[in-house]
Amino acid sequence: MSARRLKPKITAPIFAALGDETRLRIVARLSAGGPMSIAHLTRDASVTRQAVTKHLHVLAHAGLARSARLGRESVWELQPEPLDAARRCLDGISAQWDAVLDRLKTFVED
Amino acid sequence: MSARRLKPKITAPIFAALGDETRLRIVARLSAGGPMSIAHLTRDASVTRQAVTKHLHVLAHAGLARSARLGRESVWELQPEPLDAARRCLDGISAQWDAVLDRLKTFVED
DNA sequence: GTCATGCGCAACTATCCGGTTGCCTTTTCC
DNA sequence: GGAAAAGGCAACCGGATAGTTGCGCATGAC
Repeated sequence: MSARRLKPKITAPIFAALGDETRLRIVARLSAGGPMSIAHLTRDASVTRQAVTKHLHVLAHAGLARSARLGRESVWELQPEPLDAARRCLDGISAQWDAVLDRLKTFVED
Repeated sequence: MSARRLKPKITAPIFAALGDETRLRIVARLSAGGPMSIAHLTRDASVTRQAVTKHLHVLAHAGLARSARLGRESVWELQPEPLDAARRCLDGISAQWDAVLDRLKTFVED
């Protein structure tokens, strides 16, 4: 099992996008409430609307979110594929680590 | 199902630690090869030993890795709990998002 | 004893990043 | 038509961060 299957170059930007507290809160709100506008996201966000906008663009650049203009507001929704990629990456790491622990254990018992 | 269960304040630093390509490579190597020294990690790391050391300390600060001095070398190993926390966070987001999609679908069909 | 290896510490640099303020355009509502 | 709401664009700031180089200290090999 090669570490190449984890594709760090692809998944690292996804983790980086999730690695900010404000941004992770936005992702959580979008996942819980469904698609919503920037103003609605800003309502209880503790930061400015422009900050929220920047975070949304970061998420979009990582493929995690997507926007559509609807009248005068822009509605943002989550994109599930990158989330799945991140999950697969973590699963791979855990699996490899478990395998290593097993090997070490049997080696010691040997 | 509340978004509070995702605990962004706790999990965001973990994602941030995984959000650097060099660091994610280190995690992948540790998970695939088991505990190893800094020099061994540096061998094919494309950056300096000091850079690797800094990254390891970042991982340690996020609870993802742990070191033990063994003679003149310091051996680093992965810590699985934060990885599991990150996985649970992603699972929660995906589950919430799926639930929202279901609600929207039945709403449209209604 | 001596030399190479492994590592930590400190200083320095360049860049990125999160957040703000200010201003302007578009759309809705009355 | 005019006020207000939603949002884009740009400039700016302070702090974090990824990386380097240089040096000194222990430990293991011979």
